[in-house]
Amino acid sequence: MSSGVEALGALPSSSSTLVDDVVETLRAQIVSGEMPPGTKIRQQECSEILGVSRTPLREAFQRLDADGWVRLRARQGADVRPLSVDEAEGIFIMRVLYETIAARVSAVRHDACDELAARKLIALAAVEEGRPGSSADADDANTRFHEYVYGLRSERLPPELTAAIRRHWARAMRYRRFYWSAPGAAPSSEIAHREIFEAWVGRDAEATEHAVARHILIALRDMMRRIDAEREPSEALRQLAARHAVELAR
Amino acid sequence: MSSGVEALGALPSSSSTLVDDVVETLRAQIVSGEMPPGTKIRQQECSEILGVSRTPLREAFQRLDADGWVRLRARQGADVRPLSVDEAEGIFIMRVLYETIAARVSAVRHDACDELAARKLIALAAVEEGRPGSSADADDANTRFHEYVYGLRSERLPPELTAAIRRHWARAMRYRRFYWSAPGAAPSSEIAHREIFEAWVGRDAEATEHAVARHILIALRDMMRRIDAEREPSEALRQLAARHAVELAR
DNA sequence: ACGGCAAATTTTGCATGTAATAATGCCGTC
DNA sequence: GACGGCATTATTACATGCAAAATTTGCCGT
Repeated sequence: MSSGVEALGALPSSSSTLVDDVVETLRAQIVSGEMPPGTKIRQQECSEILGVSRTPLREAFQRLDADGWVRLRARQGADVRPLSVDEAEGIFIMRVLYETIAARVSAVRHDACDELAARKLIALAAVEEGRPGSSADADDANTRFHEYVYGLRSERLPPELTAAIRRHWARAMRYRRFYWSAPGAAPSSEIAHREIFEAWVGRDAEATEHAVARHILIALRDMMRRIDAEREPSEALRQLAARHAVELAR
Repeated sequence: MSSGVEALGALPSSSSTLVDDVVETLRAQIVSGEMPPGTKIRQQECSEILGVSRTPLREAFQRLDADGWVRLRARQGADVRPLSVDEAEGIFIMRVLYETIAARVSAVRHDACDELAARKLIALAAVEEGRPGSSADADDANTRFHEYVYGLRSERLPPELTAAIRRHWARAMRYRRFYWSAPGAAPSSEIAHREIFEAWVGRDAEATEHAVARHILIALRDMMRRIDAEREPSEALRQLAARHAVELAR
């Protein structure tokens, strides 16, 4: 930039490179809904707001596109990736693949410390869920509960799997926020969480997997019902349900 | 570039943007082994060879890094991502997650056309496998066989899953090439392929899944034995084996 | 001969400039 | 009043320039 403005606190601490900062900033704004789906991102405008030149911004776009946050079309620039039922299905299917195996590993290997943390968080999540308004705290407790059940901090999983879980969890969050924002409240996950937790505490690998898959698939089903009640689940979804003994129809 | 040289055929048809071309070119060179693991990629040199400026090249780096082809370290540039046993484990674990569900869907839904194609390719792969030298043809037949068994062209799977399968297949290819290049030949996959094919033709979802998982896990086990016989499989690997009734020890 | 330090060189990271392409608005015609 | 073609504007894609950082080289002392 020529002079002045100095990023107005838009960027976090200059950790290592500007590209990383920009990626993190934009990702956070997209997840939070601050930049709604479909928003066109203009290089000049965006670079001025962030206080960086267009070069690192464009590099950030490539990464954000690869991770599914923005959509980059040749000669038409970038926009915040729009939501769609198809994408929702894809994301939730991937989540089942990732999170079932993570939960399975963790079910067999978790220690007393994890158990204590998860137990606290399941209660916290239940309390926060009941409260009106501030869904941010509820989401946070929810996320941290799953972190422990999946053992994401344990270093026991391949880094690529951990990264994929985090990425898709955040991507799914966007759908959560959007589809349950109004007018009816989101359906409660408390029972599903208890189901997962019981199996996990009992170190029952199969039951934990199934409970996790059930949780995710039911959440997707509810979302899809709300958006488009007619829509048929894809074959991949059906097979995933079959694999984990989940009844989609209900 | 100032003038002349004109990319010397290094870049493919200028499809849409230079970034895409560069990504594709470098990816191909990395997969093929033309750029060996660990190769340092200098911006100036590389941009001159490819006949582009450093700007689109650097954008390509971001994408290649996100997809696991190069490693980008702040202020230390890019290198071809080195091979490691840990990464191999991670990649093959992801492959099991992806390819089992794809094969399951395809097992239930494939048509006579797919069956014919797969039947031809399994024979071709077997023939090529026997031949010495030219492993490129063998790899090709192999790849196309799996394409049909997984129904990658059928549009029945979520695009993200299809992309992930292709990406990890190619990433695994790098390990194949490297670890079976010399001196002993790679172990035959013909029996494993037949096993998969039989279950798939019979539309047996469970058996197909298990056969695919077995195929991938055994390939990984053989590779790991060759590299480091002492190494213990990770818990994720063990759980995956348990899920699909695969005996890792043997 | 070897190790540590500093100058020189290379290389990266970021900013800016420029041509080409897509989007926008205007006007005339039907 | 709606529609299509043309000029204008806005925006992207790429090249180049430059300063900071990292790497290499050369030198000196031990």
